[in-house]
Amino acid sequence: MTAPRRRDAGRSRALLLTAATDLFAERGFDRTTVRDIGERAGVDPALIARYYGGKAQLYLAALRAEKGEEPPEDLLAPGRLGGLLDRLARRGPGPIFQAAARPHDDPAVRDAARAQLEVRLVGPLEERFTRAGVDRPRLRAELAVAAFAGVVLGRDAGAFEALAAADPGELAALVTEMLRP
Amino acid sequence: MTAPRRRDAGRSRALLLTAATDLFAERGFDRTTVRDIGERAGVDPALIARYYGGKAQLYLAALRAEKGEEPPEDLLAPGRLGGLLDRLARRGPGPIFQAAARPHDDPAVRDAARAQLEVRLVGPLEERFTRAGVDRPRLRAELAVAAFAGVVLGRDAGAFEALAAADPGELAALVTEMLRP
DNA sequence: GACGGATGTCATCATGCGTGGACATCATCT
DNA sequence: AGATGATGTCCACGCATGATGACATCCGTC
Repeated sequence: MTAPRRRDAGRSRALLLTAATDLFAERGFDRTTVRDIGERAGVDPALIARYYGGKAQLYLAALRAEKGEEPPEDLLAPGRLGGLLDRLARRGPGPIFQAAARPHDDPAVRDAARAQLEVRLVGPLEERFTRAGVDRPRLRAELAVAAFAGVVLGRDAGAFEALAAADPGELAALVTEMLRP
Repeated sequence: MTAPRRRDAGRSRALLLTAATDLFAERGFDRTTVRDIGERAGVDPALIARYYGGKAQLYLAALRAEKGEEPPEDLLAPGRLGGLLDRLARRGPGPIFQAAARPHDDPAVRDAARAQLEVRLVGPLEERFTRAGVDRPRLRAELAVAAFAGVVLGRDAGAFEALAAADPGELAALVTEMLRP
């Protein structure tokens, strides 16, 4: 059997990636420092530059890694909204929703976040609306996703007391009702 | 007639305040620097500390100054949504909506923003819902405001192409339909 | 016109950030 | 065992930001 190597670049890379994923989801890109990431990962922050090329590229890697985590079912599929709300309440709003509300400085980062938003949320919803024969499916899909992002972010921001305290099931029902065209 | 005084503390204060109001509305608190404010105002940034006590307190002053600008009519009052969307498209999302999506570090700043959100948006809407006999008026009001904030911010963030390009009238109609319980 | 407070200007400090490089330590191969 | 590349540690730089205080300049008053 292979004894656990005390030095393992792959392991360090992975630790940095998961720590970064968590912190970016909780606090967003700007409010997360490479020193924070290193501390949570138990890895020297300088290795971020070495292994990923910098903070921005680590962010991109985290974004892509989250990709396959859940099949891109659309927001109005049964149960999807509740599950998403539940997960986001535990893990924080995540990079994608934050990107929906505030543009990034770095163009590469901004474009990547936009692409994720498209693939995971807007696209599927537009497809549903199109299938249902709804008028202006694209606009309605973007509108719904933006509104949902507002709910998710607002819930986390602490500015809405009742929203944060609401029962997840009831909230999911209300949001579904609101988003349905 | 009074010759324009070359040195006028009141004028400098006012210039700083309006410049800060604009910049905070456009970029938010974090991405606005005191040097930016000073440059736009044509006033030395050091005077921010002198006249307001610091950047955070200038932000508070800007928040309070915006207060009486519009009577707190609720979001679903006829014409209100369209007017608001129009104004926000020109001036940027403003500090209040940004605070709805992202909490501030400074507790004083955060509380002030929350108070504004309550007085100007959530409170009036809750009152309307209560009058209409809607179930869970508080929760529904917070939900609607959060969703609307998402739309406003998303429109400005550049992540939603169709949303940003949508005709204001049509958008207002769609949002009204979405927000109505 | 001289005084003193008000107002403006400038240099500088303290802090936190991302990044890079020098150096140390480990693991593997011969 | 020794050589060599991989991996980890640490320090320090450069930069941006908010804040502060010393100094200069203006203006109303006597």
